[in-house]
Amino acid sequence: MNRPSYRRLGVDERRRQLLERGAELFTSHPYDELSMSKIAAEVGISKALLYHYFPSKQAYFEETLSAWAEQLRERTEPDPDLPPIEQLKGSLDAFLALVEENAIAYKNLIRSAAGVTEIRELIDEVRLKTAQRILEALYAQEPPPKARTAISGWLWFMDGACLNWIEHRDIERTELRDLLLGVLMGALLAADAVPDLA
Amino acid sequence: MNRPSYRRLGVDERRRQLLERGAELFTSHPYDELSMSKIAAEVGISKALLYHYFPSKQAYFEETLSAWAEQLRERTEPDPDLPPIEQLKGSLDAFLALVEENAIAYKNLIRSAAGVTEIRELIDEVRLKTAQRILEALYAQEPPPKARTAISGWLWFMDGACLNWIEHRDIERTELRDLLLGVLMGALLAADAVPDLA
DNA sequence: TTGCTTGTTGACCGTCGGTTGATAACCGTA
DNA sequence: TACGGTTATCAACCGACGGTCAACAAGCAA
Repeated sequence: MNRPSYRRLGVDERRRQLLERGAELFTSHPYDELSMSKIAAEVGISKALLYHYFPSKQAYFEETLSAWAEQLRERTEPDPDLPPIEQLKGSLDAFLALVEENAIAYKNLIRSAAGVTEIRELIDEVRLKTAQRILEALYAQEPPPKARTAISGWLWFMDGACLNWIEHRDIERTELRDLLLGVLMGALLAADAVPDLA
Repeated sequence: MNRPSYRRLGVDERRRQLLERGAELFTSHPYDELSMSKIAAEVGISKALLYHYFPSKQAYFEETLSAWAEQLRERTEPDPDLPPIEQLKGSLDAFLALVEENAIAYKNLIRSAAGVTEIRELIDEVRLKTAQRILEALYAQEPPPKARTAISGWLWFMDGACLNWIEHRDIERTELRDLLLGVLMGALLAADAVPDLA
């Protein structure tokens, strides 16, 4: 008689669909311009169902981007057999490639997603871990305050430069990579904290 | 008979009060944690009156900070009689002093910046103008792309380093200033774009 | 056909930024 | 002292947000 008024999917299938569509939407629109209602409408379900599968908008966002984060972690993992400088160079290349591939997503991420406390903490954590990775590679012991400040600033430099790069697209990726490397060295030099690299 | 249920102030007086209290509130709390209702309650008026004096929350916020912005502009205005390097040094000193004096406000500003569109645009504009000012001082013509990217990144570096500085407070202001100067030079060097300064 | 499981929904809540028409405080005047 | 006009002020409202909940119905097993 009556056709069903909605299609009933298995939990796994629905979940997969929501993560997939969510990734598409969240990477192509700023976080705060996407309401849960809009997402639900876009997918063709009710908002309540979204909240049945994810406890909050933030959590949904996080899960949605977890695949992306995993890729970031993997691809920027340095080759331990190489000398420190080369490790850094490789990681930077990988990072910039990822940014270039996902320019819009990166832009939206930096520009808007960080405003949500939990997400910002996530990004801060990535930055902090990256800083630690670099500092550990460069120093045996506790790094001096100026070096720590310099590295912290440099990571911000990276985001700023990447945004500018994406915006204008008038320099090569390798140029940007060398710029970033050079600035890092310059920063450590200016911090009177150039470690032994040779 | 009946005591008046509210006090009626002159436009100028009320306006001054709202700007004053607004400045206090906006510099001591993150932007998105302050609702217009809360502000109104805090001041002891209705929300509608707030909107009678200011067209929007953003505009209110901006006007509230305009005195601060004016101070920033004035105090960082370089002395044109000095050589470029000294101009920059002076501006940096002034900027860092201002940040140190208003550490909490600065922190709130930068932190809310990521997520709140209005603030982000405000800061982006300041960044852009500052970058232009620096580039104009350094180059006669249109700056090369790499230099532009480097400057843009450096401004982000500054914010990141300032936040780290405020957070830890374990280096001197002059040290940070020299670090920033050194990094700027390093960045321009890495961008193959060191201008004539001597 | 019935009944059970559970995926799914419409209606609701409090709060947000923002709007509007009525109200009442204050001042000039008589 | 009373009154009338100006306008500073407010209560009530709006649509949209993130989030919640009891109830419905799709699909399978009997």
